Amino acid sequence: MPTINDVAKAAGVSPSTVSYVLSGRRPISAETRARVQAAIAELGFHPHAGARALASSKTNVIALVAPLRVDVNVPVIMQFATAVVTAARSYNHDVLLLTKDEGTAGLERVAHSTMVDALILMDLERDDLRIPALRKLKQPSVLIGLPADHTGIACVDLDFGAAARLALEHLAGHGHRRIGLVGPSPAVYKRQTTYADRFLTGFLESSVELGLRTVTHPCEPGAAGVRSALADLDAELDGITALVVHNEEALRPLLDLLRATGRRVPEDISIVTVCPRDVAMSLPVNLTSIDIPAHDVGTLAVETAMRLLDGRSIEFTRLLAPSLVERDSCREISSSHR
Amino acid sequence: MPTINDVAKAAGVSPSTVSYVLSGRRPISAETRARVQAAIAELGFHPHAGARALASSKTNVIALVAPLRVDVNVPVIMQFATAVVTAARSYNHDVLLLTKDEGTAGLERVAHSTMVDALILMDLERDDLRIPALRKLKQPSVLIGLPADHTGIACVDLDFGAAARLALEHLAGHGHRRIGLVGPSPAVYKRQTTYADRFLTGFLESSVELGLRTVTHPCEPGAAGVRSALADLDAELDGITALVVHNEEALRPLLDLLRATGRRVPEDISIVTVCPRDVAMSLPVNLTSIDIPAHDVGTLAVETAMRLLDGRSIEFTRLLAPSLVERDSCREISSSHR
DNA sequence: AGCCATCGTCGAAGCGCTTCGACGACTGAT
DNA sequence: ATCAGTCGTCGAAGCGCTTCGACGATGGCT
Repeated sequence: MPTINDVAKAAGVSPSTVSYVLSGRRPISAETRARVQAAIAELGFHPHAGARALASSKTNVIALVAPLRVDVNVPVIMQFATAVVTAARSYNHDVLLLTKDEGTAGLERVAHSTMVDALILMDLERDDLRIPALRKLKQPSVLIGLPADHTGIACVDLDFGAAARLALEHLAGHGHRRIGLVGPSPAVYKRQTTYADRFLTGFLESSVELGLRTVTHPCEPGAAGVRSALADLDAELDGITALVVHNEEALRPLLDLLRATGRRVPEDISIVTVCPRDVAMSLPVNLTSIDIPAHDVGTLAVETAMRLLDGRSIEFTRLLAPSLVERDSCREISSSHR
Repeated sequence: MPTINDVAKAAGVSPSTVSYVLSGRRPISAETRARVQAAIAELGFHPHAGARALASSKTNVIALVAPLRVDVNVPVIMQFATAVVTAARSYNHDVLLLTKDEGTAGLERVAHSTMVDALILMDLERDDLRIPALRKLKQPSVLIGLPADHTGIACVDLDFGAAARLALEHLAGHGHRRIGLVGPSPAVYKRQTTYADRFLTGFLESSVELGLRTVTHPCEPGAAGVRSALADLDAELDGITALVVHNEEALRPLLDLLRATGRRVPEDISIVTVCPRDVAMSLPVNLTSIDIPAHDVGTLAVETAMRLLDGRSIEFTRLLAPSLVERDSCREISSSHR
């Protein structure tokens, strides 16, 4: 491996000049720069990352803390990760992958040992224990999610509250007045994963404001979970004409169940769901859905981290506006039926 | 951030002594060690990763190159990643996540700039362009997959050839003589992803050896793909009593289609599939399956990398024996029907 | 008693880079 | 003609750690 000294000798300049060519932090004459670049190319020189980090106290690496248990939204997690890695590379950064289960210790380890310049975390809980730990780090962090006390920490996410409202507005606009929410599994609520709460709150508030009759229920995974959730919804409010589904897993068994019980979508019951676009479109009925823009959120998280790193101003809370795409699962209720 | 010098002063020893306490490379008296450790704990000292890498030429980081396109086997990819990260941490290493689409350049970048000690790649193709590049790196690499020319590079994977054989043996043992293979999508074959080839080859060889009548067909994603694949199989060989499915995506639509066309599983047609355990068990019929042991493979890949790093001997090719779990999708054909 | 090994510790060099201050050579304004 | 300022480059210091050689102190041998 050639070093910066080798390059300097080959180009007939001092090492510092090579460094300045690389960083552009001082003016270098065009000819010198050309000679240096030629030498770099010829020798195949790549600066030693450790030496660089040591001298400059920047690693050009960001940490991504992902919930790697084989869990619910695997595809969504994956989309976040993809977006983060891709975006990071576009800023000439790499990504160190940590698992959520290392908890606070993992964050401190990589931060204190100066392995990363910034951290991006996903799957935050309402009162996430990691938040106080993050505040003590010298590296900035960006959260994908919106925990309770996030003052001073950058947060990025879909606006799940607005998403719930949007779903209800859409249904209300189509004449629906009695609507059920099929929520995430109780485990998700129990963890107080932030998006679940925000969606539920938005749902309840909006249904009051829009004057709707609504009921909500979490939904255990599997066909049995769906069956019991739906039974409960029906029991608590009869004449339900539409469902909002905030539970990817439940979609398939729910559609199966509705078909099996002779309730046609959308003729007998309408559905609006919140999930990644591709999921909504890979089911027997093309579902009207609000997209989870994992790619945008991941990219935005990285951008925010980069702004933080070079001291530019940021908005600490960025909630992306939801957008609803109409497909085939939602029908207009004629006024005679209202 | 305290440095090793601060610790040395606090403990009343020289910096090198602290280093030896940390590394254990030289004997240190119990009392000195205790004092040093106390100082470390009190100051909250964490060695600077870059400085360490510079001085020792070890980073304690391994690269994981994953196909991050939102692609077919997302859950499997995720399981590999989880296993690799977890295993790496157990060896006190971290994981730098690269995307496959950076290609050769990405590998060279992280290797030449000494960001990682070793590389683990997944989703290898038959004549993967990255292999020659890997050979030139000073860091060792471990492949999850088995490309054509892998001499001198460690490879780890499920033995897909044996898996195909196992599936056929199981079906043959239950009296099936006419069997169709629902393969991966044509795109996977076209990429020459190594597991697809190996499974197909094993399938063809074993069906000859076992004296079976078999037909094989790739299967495009989606319900339409499944319909046409099944139609083709039926057209090419009538009286098919069993299917081997090497295509996770196809399982659900396949089961739907069979049900819709009145072919009961397993009464009318038996199925053996190759996929992660949880997929096989989350469908309307609990499928007899050969597990893709992503966790084991990932862990083994890391172990192999570690052995490589500290110069221990390894087996360059490790193909894990498949194991079949009987569930409810495979029935005995009575001899009268044979 | 004398010698060699081993133990436990220290000091210094060096890993490869960045960055600061310095300095000569120009340039343009006065 | 002179001075300030900028340009382009160099040298040296230093980032925080590991590691090698050295060295006194012990302890077990003969």
